[in-house]
Amino acid sequence: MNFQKRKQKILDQLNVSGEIEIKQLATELDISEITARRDLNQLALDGLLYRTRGGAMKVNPLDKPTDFVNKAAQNIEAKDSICRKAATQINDGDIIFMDCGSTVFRLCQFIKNKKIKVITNSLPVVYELQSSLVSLNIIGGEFDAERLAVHGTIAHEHILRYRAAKAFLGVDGISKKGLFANSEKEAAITTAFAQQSNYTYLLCDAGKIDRETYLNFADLSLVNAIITDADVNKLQSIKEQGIAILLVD
Amino acid sequence: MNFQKRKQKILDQLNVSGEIEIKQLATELDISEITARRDLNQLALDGLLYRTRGGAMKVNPLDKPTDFVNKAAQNIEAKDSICRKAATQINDGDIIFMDCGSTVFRLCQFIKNKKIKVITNSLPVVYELQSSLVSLNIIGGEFDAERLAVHGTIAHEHILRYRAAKAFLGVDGISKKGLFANSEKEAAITTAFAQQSNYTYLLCDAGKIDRETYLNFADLSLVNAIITDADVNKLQSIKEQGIAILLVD
DNA sequence: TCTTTATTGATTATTTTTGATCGAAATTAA
DNA sequence: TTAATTTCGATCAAAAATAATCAATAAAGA
Repeated sequence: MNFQKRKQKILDQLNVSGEIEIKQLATELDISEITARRDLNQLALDGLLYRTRGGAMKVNPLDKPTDFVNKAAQNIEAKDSICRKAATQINDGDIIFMDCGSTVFRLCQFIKNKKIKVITNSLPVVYELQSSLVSLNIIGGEFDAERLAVHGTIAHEHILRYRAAKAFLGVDGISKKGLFANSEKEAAITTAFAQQSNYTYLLCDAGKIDRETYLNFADLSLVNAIITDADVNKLQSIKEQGIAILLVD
Repeated sequence: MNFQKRKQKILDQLNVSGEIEIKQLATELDISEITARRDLNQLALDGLLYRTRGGAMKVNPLDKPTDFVNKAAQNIEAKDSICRKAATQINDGDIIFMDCGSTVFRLCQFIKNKKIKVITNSLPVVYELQSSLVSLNIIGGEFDAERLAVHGTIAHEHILRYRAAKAFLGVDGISKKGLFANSEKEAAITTAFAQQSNYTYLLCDAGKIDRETYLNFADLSLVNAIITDADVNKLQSIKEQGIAILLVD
């Protein structure tokens, strides 16, 4: 049992139980206490654990589960059919914006083989398209670890320097009163993308319709079309305001 | 049983069990221990495994095997010790630049638990630090799928809007004539990072010293310090130009 | 065929790792 | 507060792994 293997075991246990003791470590790995101590010290030097008297503790107590992926996992079928429809609106040569919504993310799989340019602030979108035919452009700025996307002033300014034919965006809610978001940062990005594109598509599954959350950040006129799987009756009030409705097949 | 066949067997076993021991290898393949050792050393040079005392381990058992990491895997031990040294130069509260070099990438593991801000144009760095204590800032612009990093005019402008205490950068070569790169895009980014930081560290393993590749893009004075595992004698001409030399422990 | 080159193994010296001991420092108990 | 206990780090010696050197063998080319 060499140092590298022990190091792994130590970090494994720390990840599970959060702490470790010298004596227990020495018995478990069948090494002397001084060696156990040396191991912990070395790992502490690299900042991989926090050395305590008689043992060690985990440094980073909580690892964020990428709740984005979880969120993205909800209602996949509906989202996929929305995105399939959205993909028909995209032609080779297009330059498009994609924001960091979970529905928009599902669009990636349908455009991988298109010769287009995608401008996005979403890290998952970048990963998904990184080795595809799509040419990528990343919005820079502060990275929001919770949303896995770039936000902030610099990001906003950065978007204003680009111009795209189409934007594919998500929101947290939509009603005849307009568009709703859960955060101001996200709302600012969505607005910027919409303003800088010639035609803006809103991708929203049935659950988003008539849902009015925290922030009413824009009028319906910000977008040109809505792609949705919702019942056409529920969309009447939106349609009346001159927004095109694209229903999934 | 020639080297090629042994190499295959070694890598096979590593893929299955994740580790291998010299003694076991020698018995199993009916070769002497020194030959087994030589095999492992050679494979480690190519970055195909991580040499440990008494055996070897799979390259990055914890990390995802992206193409990039494989490239980064060359000379891991040297790069890791360089980065361990580099990490000692970083304190909580620091704002630092990190570019898209493969050595710089290895720095991530040593700074995951530091409370710092990292500004980078490298996607692997973002990926690695995305769920750490580090606060991230992404340089925006055109995404270069080959280097998995952001480059171009916008990226360059974006960097100029930031200011950091320290920059940790890589190059393709360094000699008394200055710094060398394999592409103009990369050179521009490196230069920008260096100019916008108060103190610039160059991380370069021994192979980079006195290597003069395609583009001589900057004078040595662009950087303040070099962190390297190279022999001190080879660094004399660099030291004479007033660059600080930090040798690995 | 002979020569050259590369590979392998044996031997030895060096380096690294490990464990034991002991005094110092920190923690706990009185 | 002091005393007892535990943990710690420094030092040193033993053990293991390694690198360096050289000779033997195998392979390749002239």
